[in-house]
Amino acid sequence: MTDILDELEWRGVTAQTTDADALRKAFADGPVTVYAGFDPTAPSLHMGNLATLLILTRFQRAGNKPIGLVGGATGLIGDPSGRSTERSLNSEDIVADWVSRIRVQVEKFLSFDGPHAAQLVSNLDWTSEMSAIGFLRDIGKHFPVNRMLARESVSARLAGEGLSYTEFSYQILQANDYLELYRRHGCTLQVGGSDQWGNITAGVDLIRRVEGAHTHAYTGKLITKADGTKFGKTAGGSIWLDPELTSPYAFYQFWLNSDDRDVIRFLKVFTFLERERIEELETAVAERPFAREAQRALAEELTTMVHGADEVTRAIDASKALFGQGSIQDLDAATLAAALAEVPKATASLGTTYVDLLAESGLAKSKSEARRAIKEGGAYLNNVKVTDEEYVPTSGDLLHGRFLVLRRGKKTLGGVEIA
RNA sequence: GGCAGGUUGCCCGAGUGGCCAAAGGGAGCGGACUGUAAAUCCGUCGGCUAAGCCUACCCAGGUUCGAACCCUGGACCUGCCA
Repeated sequence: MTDILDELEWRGVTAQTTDADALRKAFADGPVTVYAGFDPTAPSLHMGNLATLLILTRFQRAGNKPIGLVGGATGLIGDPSGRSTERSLNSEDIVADWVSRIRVQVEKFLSFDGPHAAQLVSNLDWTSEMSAIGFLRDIGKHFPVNRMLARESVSARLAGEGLSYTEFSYQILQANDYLELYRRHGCTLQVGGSDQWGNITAGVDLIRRVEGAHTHAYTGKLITKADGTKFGKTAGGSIWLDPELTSPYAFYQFWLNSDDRDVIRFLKVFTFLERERIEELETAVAERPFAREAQRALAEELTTMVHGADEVTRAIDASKALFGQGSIQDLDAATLAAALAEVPKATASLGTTYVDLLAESGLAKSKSEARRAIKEGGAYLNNVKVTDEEYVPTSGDLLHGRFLVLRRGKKTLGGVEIA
């Protein structure tokens, strides 16, 4: 088995670690218990979380014991890292709901069998029962305020609009999590995104002070895009793991549309494809970029990993159907219905204007925008350009008696089912 | 605490009584070109029952035939002095 740290290095995943030699030795000496935490700041994990989660998975595959921590407690407090403004607090009910949803997502990426079985914990378990006095005496005493102030996440905020005592305390809670996991499970490595470095090392420091033990920190690089825009977002918003928030089709399309300059890096970071295969794809990008083999592999691998093989087949079939060369009229009813299920859809009655359909399906934000789309020649009905702003689809336009395929521009598709 | 300046559309930023739904840039969107890529060029970019109407230039009042622009009060931000 190749060394996991070398592997991560080759994949371009590693941002920073504590003493690399000590860490390497720890891995050589046997299974390391490693944890990564995910705060419920939304109902679902996003692509940044996925990158971290995959690092944890890679550590497990390399023979170590992973712990997935869901931040039932820290999610109630709010991490100031990487944010210029104070978070607004979410209600306990909402956070509890998000915790349960995120648990399920984390679970999918870890194996709970065998000698390196994963565990799933919530920091609410030990944080909620902590008393204020206990917290201040047992934990707080080990945190020099000058050190806390010096951390990037805090100093950046102090230079700006400041932060509440609540968020200021966040690093203590996360440090305490690490300490708890060290005590309960012998956890000696914490993994996180590069913005978590300060919080992780706060834990390393705490464990050293309290237990006199040496533990490790590992952070993964922030994923960037060659065009400089933020990774993990599209015009429609963030890409989520939850299929309710980002359909498998949209998820597949997101990766399929990766820039040539990014696709190899993404393959390394987000897939388990082996080195030879990725190098093969790298050659493919260089020699026949138009074939987009790397993009296809990336989209297929990830959609399989996140949504399963069935969903991949559906996403690919839908993509082929909707983007295919053949006439859309030739698609059989089942394929068409399946394809449209993957795409934003509206239900309407016959007699609704095309403009209203575009707006209702969400392909245009307003009727004005819908009219503009027609004027600009970027609006299609069943893959035929619509030029009449007043057009009202008739029964003759219906596919299989009930469907209409709307398209905005080259690749934004929507469906209408006539009720 | 004193003095000066600022707050404009998704973001940056011009405008200082009518010609302002508001210059310019960025993002976004559409088109050409392509490979459902990038770059480039062109167009577009508040809403609507659409040659008209409505909403909009921090908030609330006021002056005026007419206000983003003038006046009064308020909120927030910035620089200088202390």
